[in-house]
Formats: sequence, C-alpha cells, structure tokens
Amino acid sequence: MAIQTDIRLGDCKEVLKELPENSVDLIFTSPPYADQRKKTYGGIHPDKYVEWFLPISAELLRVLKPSGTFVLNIKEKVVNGERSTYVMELILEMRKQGWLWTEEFIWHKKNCYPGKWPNRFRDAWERLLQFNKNKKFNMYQEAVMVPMGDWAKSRLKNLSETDKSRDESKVGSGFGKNISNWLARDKAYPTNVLHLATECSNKNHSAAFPEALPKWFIKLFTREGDVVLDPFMGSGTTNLVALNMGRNSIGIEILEEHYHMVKQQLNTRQLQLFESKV
Amino acid sequence: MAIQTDIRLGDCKEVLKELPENSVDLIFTSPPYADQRKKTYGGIHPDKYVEWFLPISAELLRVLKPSGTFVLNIKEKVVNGERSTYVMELILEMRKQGWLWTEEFIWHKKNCYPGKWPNRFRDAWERLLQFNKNKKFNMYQEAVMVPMGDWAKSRLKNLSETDKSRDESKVGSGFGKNISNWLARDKAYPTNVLHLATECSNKNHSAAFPEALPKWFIKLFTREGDVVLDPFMGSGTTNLVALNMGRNSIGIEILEEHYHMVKQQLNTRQLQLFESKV
DNA sequence: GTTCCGCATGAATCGATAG
DNA sequence: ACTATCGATTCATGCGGAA
Repeated sequence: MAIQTDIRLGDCKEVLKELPENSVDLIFTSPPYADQRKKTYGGIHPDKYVEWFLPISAELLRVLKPSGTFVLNIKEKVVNGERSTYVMELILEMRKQGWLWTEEFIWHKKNCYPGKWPNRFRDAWERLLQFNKNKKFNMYQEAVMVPMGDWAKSRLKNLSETDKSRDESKVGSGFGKNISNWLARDKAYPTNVLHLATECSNKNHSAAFPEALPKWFIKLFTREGDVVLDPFMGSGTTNLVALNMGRNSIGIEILEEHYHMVKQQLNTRQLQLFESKV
Repeated sequence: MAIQTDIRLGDCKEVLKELPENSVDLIFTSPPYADQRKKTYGGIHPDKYVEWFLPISAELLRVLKPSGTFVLNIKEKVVNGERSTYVMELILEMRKQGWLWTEEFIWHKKNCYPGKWPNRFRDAWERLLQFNKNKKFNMYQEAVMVPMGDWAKSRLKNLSETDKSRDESKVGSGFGKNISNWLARDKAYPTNVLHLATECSNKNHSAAFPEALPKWFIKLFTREGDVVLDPFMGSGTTNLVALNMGRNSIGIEILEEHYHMVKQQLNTRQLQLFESKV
C-alpha cells in the first residue's frame, strides 16, 4: 500500500480535532518558541506560552496511540538576563494533563549562532522532551545503533587532538562518541545526547532543525507503515523525512505560504517514488 | 599572602551560618542527588528534595557576594519510568527565594557508564545550573577560550600568505585592520555545552566529577585570591583544584571519613606548594 | 573532475535609541 | 518607566565560482 502524506492547512488546535483518537505512533514537532518568529506566527509571549500550548497538547494526547511517543523540540530564550521558565512550567502542567515525562534528550548544535556578550556564551543546545501516555511504549533501539566501521578503527590509531573532536561528529551523524570504548564491538547504542549541525543555508528554505533529527526519532519510535504527526509543520522536514523512510505522516501548518511550498515538494517527491517503482 | 583552604566538618545547613554574608565569589557544588547514594548520605526522597534544599540555598544566597555566582551540578534520576521533576521545581522555588536563573550549562559526559535498558539509553549529560544575585556579575570569559575550528585555521593560513604583506605596506590607512583582528585571534569563545570525560579514578567517593569541571568554572567566574565554596565537599575536588589555581576556598562535609581524607590530602599538597617556594 | 576559497546566513543576545 | 526596533557582535556550514 502506498505511503500517505496528509498535509492540512489551519491552526493545529482546531485541525487536530479532525483526527481520530489513538491513531498516531509518533508526534515529532518543534513549535514556535516564545516571543520568536513574530512575523510568521504572531509570537507567543513567554508568560502566555503554557496557557497557549496546553489545549494543543491535550489534543495530541488524544490522537496518540497508547504505545506512541511525543517528542517536543524546544528551548527557552533569555528574557531580561535570565532564562525563561516556561518550558519547565509546561512540563509540570503536561504531567498534570496525563503525560508521562519519560526522558530529556539534548540536541548539541555544532554550529550555533555566533555572538559575544559580557555575561553569556553562545547557546549551543536545545531540549528534546520525550513524553508518553504509558510506561510501556514502542522503542526500536537497534534501529539507531551506530555502526563501527573499519575506518573508525584505523583512524583512531593516529588521531591528532583536533582530529579527535572532528572525528566524533562524523560517527553516525554524531551518535556514539566514545569510539575507543566500543572498538571491540560492531555496533554501539547511542546516548541521550545528539550532536548535530543545523542546516543553515539551504537553497530555497531553511529548516529549523536538520533532517537527521526527525530521522533519528522516526527510526527509534516507529516502523514502516506507522503514522507520524507534526502539528507545526513549517517547512515540512518531518513529513518529507517520514515519506522517504516509508512512514505515513500528517502535517498541519497555519501559514498558506509554507503549506503550498510543502505540497509542491511532496508532489515532486511522490512522483519520484512512483517512477522508481515502475 | 598564602592561599587559605578552610575545611569544616558538619551539616552545611548549620555550618553555613558561621560564614559572613557577601563573602564568597563562587559556589560550585554537586549535592547528593535525590534518593541516590543512600549509603553515604542517607538519601533524600525526590518528593522532599526541594523542601530539604531551600534552607541551604537561602544560606548560600546570604554568603555569596553580589558579584558572585552559584553553579549547581545536578541531574534528576528516573523514578518509576519517568524523569523526576524536582530539579525544575527547585529552580522555580529558588527564583522565588531571590535567585536569578541566569543560564543552564550542559555537561556532556564523554564516557558515561555503559548500560542498556529496554526503553532508555545511557544518560550522558548533567545540568550545570548557573544562579546569580544580580544581573551584573563577574565573568572572565577570556580565561576559558578554546582553540578555533578548522575553518578559521585554514582562513588564517591563507590570509597570512596573501594579504599580510599588503597589510604591512598600508599600516595606518585602516585597510588591513580587519585582517589583523583575525590574525590576532587563534581562539574562540566556548559555548554553554561542556564536553568532558568523567574520571573513573578510584576516589573514595561515589560521585566525583572530573577536575576539569570545577576548574573551568573557577577560571570563568573567579580571579586569583578569590573565595570558592563547596558546601557538599565530598572528596574535595573543588577545593583541591581551587588551591592549585591560587584561589582561597571553603569546603563543608558531613561525613568524618571524607573530611579527614581531604584534610590529609590538603596537608600534602600545601607542603608541596610550600617547598616549591623555598 | 577535484580542491580550494569566498561569501551569505542562521530558533541569538545585548545595549542603545526611539516612541 | 516600559516596550519596540536596530546595529554590532561572531562562527560553523554549505554552496557556487575559480584555479
């Protein structure tokens, strides 16, 4: 059966109500961060963020299968010299809503925004919060194991200090950094720290997160034919990756501009897939 | 003047009251994590953790200089399949107490303890929460600069060959000013992600952090002759590093065993320092 | 065809200036 | 006093043009 990619235009708070309950295997999304992207999303004030998000997370809880997982990519910004606390408040409120806060992965951004400030360094990481409905959920750990090829072994012998750090980021797109520990084995399990670069200047559009990010979580939490949902689709990275990986997906986007752009990209990609089968 | 290392035996909640207010430049500590290390510290239950810590953080707020910084190394453990929320609750409560939550650094542990669970990967990171009394605080960023990446290196190499000679002939015109800025800089500022290995050395303490961790923050937030405090001294890593870096320090430890061990180590080290001067 | 170099560009943050 | 906008700061990355 062909893979379905269902793209919908509208406010996810409303559109989500159209989806049946217990129908999604993985929700992977990166909502607009508080007080950012004002031009495109209207900007949610940090003080109002939790209040704004909770009705949406309630719908997400409804549509997620009991065995499914919700991965939320978010990072609080600095307000008045302090880190905002809305992400922590959101976690606490979502737990009251019925979510389990299972894990917090760290996305270590290799190329973060430059800048110099008197009392702060560059912010090089974001949160990837894992939420679940039940303690038992689907997780396919073997799918994200890091292969330890021969090249890694040979390169380890004569590594300069600079090469060491560079080498780490090349192994399996940033996973499995402790090379020397795992030399004896073929594959290693990753950790809860992901070391990836942002794809900053793509030709037509710049995605908020690199393809490797949704790809990793789709591998980890779904199998082929499963359903992936991104309620804040944006440039459609999650859905395109899902399609390429043989997963059905649903994407919701509030901006017509993004919606049409993703629609067009999907048509191109689906045509490619069709032709490759003929 | 000789560097003072003041080690005290007792419960820090009480001992801290002996210290004068506004007297400490940096507090760096790793308190017992909730419900962990039961054998050595009696284990604080996650539900009671905030309640237990707040009187201590109140004393810390009192003894810290207005220009000082408090760095708290902590990580919530997994309870019943979920991450505990006591760290987030602690941050929210400490802000009510008057602390500013300035930043959250990530310690990415290079070689974390191996292990495999059905629904979880190895935990390879810990939080380093930075709290301050004021928006203005002492920070010596140059002390922790790191070597630059490859791009800058290759660029520098090329600059020195093509543009350097031209620069010399036009001194004073301002033409080569940018170039000399680049030439002078072989180091870049770090980010808020620290990538350090854990030390697996056989210290008689269950959760020793590597020396590089306190060393980095002592460099960043203090100068020689400043005062560093670790209210949960443990094996005394913070104080030993401070001594080696020419900082005065105070350490408080509740266990006699640790207290005497650190006392002895300090005597040895101070004798070394004394003899090297003679 | 390779390799190399130049350049634009980011979920950023601060401080100053303006309404 | 309090919010909105703007310029300056700065580095890893990928692309396109050049050698």
